Amino acid sequence: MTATAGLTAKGAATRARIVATAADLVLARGVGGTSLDDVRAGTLTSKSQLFHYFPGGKSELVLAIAELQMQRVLQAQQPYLETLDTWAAWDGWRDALVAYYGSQAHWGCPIGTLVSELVGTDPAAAAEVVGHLNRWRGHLRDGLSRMRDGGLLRPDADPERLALAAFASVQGGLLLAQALQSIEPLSAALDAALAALHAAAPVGHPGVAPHRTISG
Amino acid sequence: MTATAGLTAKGAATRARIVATAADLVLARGVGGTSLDDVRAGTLTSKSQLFHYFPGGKSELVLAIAELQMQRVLQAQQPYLETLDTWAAWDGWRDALVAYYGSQAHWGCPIGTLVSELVGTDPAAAAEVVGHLNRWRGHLRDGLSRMRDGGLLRPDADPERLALAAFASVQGGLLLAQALQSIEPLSAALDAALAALHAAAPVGHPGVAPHRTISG
DNA sequence: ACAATATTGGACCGGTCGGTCCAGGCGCTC
DNA sequence: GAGCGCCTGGACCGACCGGTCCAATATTGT
Repeated sequence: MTATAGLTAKGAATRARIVATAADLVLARGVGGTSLDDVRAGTLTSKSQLFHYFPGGKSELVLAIAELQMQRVLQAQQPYLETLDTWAAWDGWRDALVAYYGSQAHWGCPIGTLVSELVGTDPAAAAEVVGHLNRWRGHLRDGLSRMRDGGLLRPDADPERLALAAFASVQGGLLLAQALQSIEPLSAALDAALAALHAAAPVGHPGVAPHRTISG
Repeated sequence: MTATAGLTAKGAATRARIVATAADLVLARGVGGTSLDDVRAGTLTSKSQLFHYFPGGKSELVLAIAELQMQRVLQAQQPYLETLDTWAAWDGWRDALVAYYGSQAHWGCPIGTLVSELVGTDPAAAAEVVGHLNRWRGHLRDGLSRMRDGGLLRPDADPERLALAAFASVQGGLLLAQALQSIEPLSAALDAALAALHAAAPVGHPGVAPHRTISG
């Protein structure tokens, strides 16, 4: 579904190079802090190429960046994300996220920081990025739904609300990771999110004890 | 400690008016999306006044905005924030936060969104805003420390880490609130954060059951 | 080989941005 | 009431930014 129609292999490669480089720049300096000239310089291209591959201008480029980052982050959560219906899967998911973001030079969610910047300046683009966020969040909710149906969560547990909370921990953890320049906030936030999930397990059936939460 | 030296009452009022209006604009459109001309138009002032009251230019204005928003949000958490050493106080704190942000037209943490935008474009300003964040977070940690000393948390609980997680829930909840245009994410995130805190209580002494977490 | 199409380079433009400058108005003090 | 320092208005500037345009070059299909 990516806009790669009518592109030769060379063209597609150039387009990919532009998106990848621009993604790094935006991650480091934000959308507003990254000019098209910066992208041009960083990719050894010319202004016309930017508008050739992204006729919609900066907005379209930002959208492509969001799509790329979304692919990356979803990839990093495989195979746990699709099967978040056991406690073990959630543990694996947690570790995969910490490992992925811990391996990067910059922190801050490439998607989350985007929305807070686009809302109010580019609502159309923001809406599309929010769609990505919802897709991600949907995986969490679906897993929790299956856990509830399978008796791993109490019948009155609300998968939608629990997923919202867990996802908020991810986003907040990454925001603080960016602020404090450390992976620790994400790690702590995820541990707490899992502890909150365990608290929604049936009494006397609490799964594995989330001991990681309380002792650093 | 605010830079109000050598200001007439009239001057101080003008300065305050500028900061208040600029704060709203920045909250709605972000730092990059708010120009000094926007501020000028919104305050019925002139360019020279902006630089008269904020010789450091936009950076200094942003810092003043951050300070104002910090005062506001701390004020909204009174009196719970200073005495977060009982479960009741945490419940009150949760409700105060939801009430405060629910009453606003725009969501998104006025401080949190600032750092993600300033990191990478204005590191000096970002550092100062992070200082505000740490001050806020410190209150949570101090409360948890006292709870542990008082036996309300297990001796091996880590107040620093727990505070980090709870604060991440606040920030993440607000980020999602901004994205989804609803207060629900903040509410869900805070409930989960409290559930995680309860999970660090001594066994057989779990305080009040965090029933709000699982059923919406 | 040759035409159609994809790709590239870079000059150029209008608008906007943060920031400077100076001249005049206002209110306080002695 | 006269001087002095805070306050205000707005023209102005250089830099930068997103975006357009056109000409030139490579690549592909036949």
